Amino acid sequence: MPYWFFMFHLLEKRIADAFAAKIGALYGVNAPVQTEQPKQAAFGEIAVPAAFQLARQLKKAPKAIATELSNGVGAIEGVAGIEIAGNGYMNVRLDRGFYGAALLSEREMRETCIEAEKIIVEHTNINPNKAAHIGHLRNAILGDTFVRMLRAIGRRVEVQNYIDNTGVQVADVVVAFEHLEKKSPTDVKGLIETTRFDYLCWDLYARMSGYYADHPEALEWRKATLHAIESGEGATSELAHLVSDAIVRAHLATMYRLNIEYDVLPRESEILHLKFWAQAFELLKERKAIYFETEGKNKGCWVMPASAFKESSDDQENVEDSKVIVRSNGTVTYVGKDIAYQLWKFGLLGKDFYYRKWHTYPDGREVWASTSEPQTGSPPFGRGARVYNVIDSRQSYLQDVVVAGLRALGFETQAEASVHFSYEMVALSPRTCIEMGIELSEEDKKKPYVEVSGRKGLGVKADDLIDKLIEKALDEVTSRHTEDPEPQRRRVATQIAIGALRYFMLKYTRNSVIAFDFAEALSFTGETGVYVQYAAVRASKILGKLTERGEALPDFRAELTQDAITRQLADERLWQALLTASKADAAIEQAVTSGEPSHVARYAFQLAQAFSTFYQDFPVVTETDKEKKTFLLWLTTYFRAQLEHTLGVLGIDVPEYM
RNA sequence: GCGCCCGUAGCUCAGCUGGAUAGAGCGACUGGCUUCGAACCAGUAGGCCGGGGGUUCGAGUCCCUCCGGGCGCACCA
Repeated sequence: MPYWFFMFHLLEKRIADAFAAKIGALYGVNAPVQTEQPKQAAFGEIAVPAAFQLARQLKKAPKAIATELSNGVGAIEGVAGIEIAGNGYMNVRLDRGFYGAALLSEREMRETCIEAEKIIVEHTNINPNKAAHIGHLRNAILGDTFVRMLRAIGRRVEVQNYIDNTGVQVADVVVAFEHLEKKSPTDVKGLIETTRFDYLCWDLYARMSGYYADHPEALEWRKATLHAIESGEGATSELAHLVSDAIVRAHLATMYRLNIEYDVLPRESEILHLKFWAQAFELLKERKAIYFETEGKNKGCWVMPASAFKESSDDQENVEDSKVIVRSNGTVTYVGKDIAYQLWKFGLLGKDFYYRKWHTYPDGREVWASTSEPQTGSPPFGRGARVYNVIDSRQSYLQDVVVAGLRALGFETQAEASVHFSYEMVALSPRTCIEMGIELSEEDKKKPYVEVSGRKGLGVKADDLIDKLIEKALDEVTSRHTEDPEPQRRRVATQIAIGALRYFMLKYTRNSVIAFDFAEALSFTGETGVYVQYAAVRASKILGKLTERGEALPDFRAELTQDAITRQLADERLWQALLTASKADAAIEQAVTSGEPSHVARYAFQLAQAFSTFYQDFPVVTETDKEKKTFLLWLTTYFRAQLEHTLGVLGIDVPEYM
C-alpha cells in the first residue's frame, strides 16, 4: 500500500489501468497491462508493449493495435503524450511540470505504515570459536541490508543471530585450551581480558585441527568435551561458555563497526536445556513425518524419507537418500535441531525461551539473548509470519530438509513462508593468497579462486580487513585535509572504509561467487561506495557554500510554481537527473520483491552518477538567473536527500566531508 | 551417479516477470582543475552473450543437449 504514494509508481499504475480499461472496451480482452522502462531516454519515460501481446490473439498487426489504443485511451493526468515507435511500442511521455511539482509536495507523504505481521531475518550465525572472516561479512552485510530494505518499505522486522555455542567447533577450542594449553577457566578469563581473544582462538583452532590430523586418538577428547558441554555442568562446560560468550561479544563488536545490530541471540544451549528438540521430536513422530528405520545402513535411526524433500521424477523410493534425524545412539542431528528452531520462529513449537538483556547499543537498541532461567520484562520474540534464513548456498540441501519437515508436519503456510536467502561463498583470489603468504598447490594456482577454510586458519579476518581499509582511507583523507585533527579525520576515514566494504559486498548478485581480492576491495574509485558517498558530500558542499555566501535556502514550495518547473525541466539533462533521483523507492521496492540487495547498490551508483554529471554541468551557487538557481538548489537538496536515503538502506553513512 | 549455481568486452560484473541499437566499473588511449574540491567529468577503442538444436512476431533471458568451472549429496555442525 505505501508505495503507491511514490510518484513514478503512481503514474505507472495509472497508465497501466487506463490502457487495460481501453483494451477491455475495444477488444473485450481483460488482462493486466505491463509497463517497462524504454531502452533509451529519448523514447520517453514509460513504454507499453501491450500491442505485441494482443497481436497474436487479435490476429492483427501490432502497429495498428498500438495506433488504435493510443488514440483511444484519452487524457491521463500527468501524461503529456503517447508516441508509437518501432513496430508497435507505445511510448509515454510524462508531463514534466506535473511530475516535478508532485515530487516537490510529496515529501511529507513518505509516511511509513508499519505492518502488523512480523518478518524474521536470521543472519550472521558465526560459530563462536574464532574471529569472523570475510565470508561472514558477506552474510551479515547481505542480511543487514535486506533488513534495512524491508524496514524502508514499512515492514516490521526482527533480527536474529543464532549462536551455536555447544557444537564441535566450540568444543575443539575448549579441547585445545584444556589439553594442549593446559588452561583452567580462570586462566582463560585472564586471556579474555588481556588479549585479542578472538584472534588467539583463530590460531588455536587451526592448531587443534592439525593436531587431530596427526593424533586421531585425540578425537576422544572432543567426544568427552561435547558431552560435558551438553550436560551444562562442570569446569569444561564453564570454559565453553567463557569462550563462546567472549567470542560472541567480539563478533557483535566487529559487526557493530559495520553498522550491524541484532535484536535477539537464540542460543543452542537453551534449545538443548529447554528441551525444544524433545517437543519437536514428539510432533514429528505423532504426525508421521519421520519413521524408525529397521534395516539398511540407517538401521536404528529415525529418518525422514527422501520423498519428503527430493523431487524425483521416477517414483522409486531410494531409501539410501533418506535423511537421518535421530542417530542410532539416540542423539539428534543438526537438521533436527534446526527443524525445532524453525518451528519456534513461527511460534509453532509450543515452547519459548527466556531472555536476558545482553547488550545495549549506543543508539538505544537492545540485544537480548536466550536463557534457561525464568526472567521477566523481556520483549516477545519469534512468532514470525515470514522467515528469511540468510545462509550460504552450500547449505541449501539442509535448508530443503528443514522446510520439508514443516511441510510434513502439515504447516504448509509456514513452509511457503520459509525463505532460504542463499548466497554464494566468498573465496580468495590466487593473487591475494600469495600476498598473504598462503602456500598454494599447483592445482590451486590454476583455479580462479581458493575457498577459505577456518579449520586451516586460511582466510582474511574481518577486523584486519576493516583496519586495512581505514588506514588506506585515512591516508586519502589526510592528503586532502592535512590540517584537521586526527580524531576527526579518523572518523571520516572509518565511514569511508565501511562504505567501501559494505558496497563491495553488496554490488555482486547473491549467487555469484566473490573471489576476494585486496586490490579490488581497497579501491576507492569507480563503482564503489566511496563514489556514492562523494556525490552526497558534494551535494552538501553546495548547500554549505550557499550559507557561506550569506544566502538562505529559498522556500521552494512558495517560489517554484508548476510553470517554473515546466520551464526548467525543458532542459533534457535536468529532466533526466530528476527522473533518476525520483526512483529510489521504486528501486528499493523492486529489490525487496526480487530479494536482491545488489539492485539497491546499483541504483545508488546510478543516482550518484546522475548527480555527478549534474554537478559538472550546472554551477549552482553562481547561477545568475533567479528562477533557475532556485530550481537547481531544489534539485540539489532532492539529490542530497535521495542519496542519503539510499545509502541509509545500504547501511552506509554520509561523511561530513571527504 | 544425482541435485543446485556459474559461463556476457582484456579483467570484475549488471541485464527486473522474453521486447527496441546488449550496459557499467576497472585497465588502455584522448581531453578537462586561477575549483559549489578531479575520490570527478567528457570522449575513443574493445562483444558469433561457452557450442549446437528448439519454442515464437521477438531469445543473453524459456526448453533440450553437449562442453567448461564451482558447490553440495554424512548416524559433522
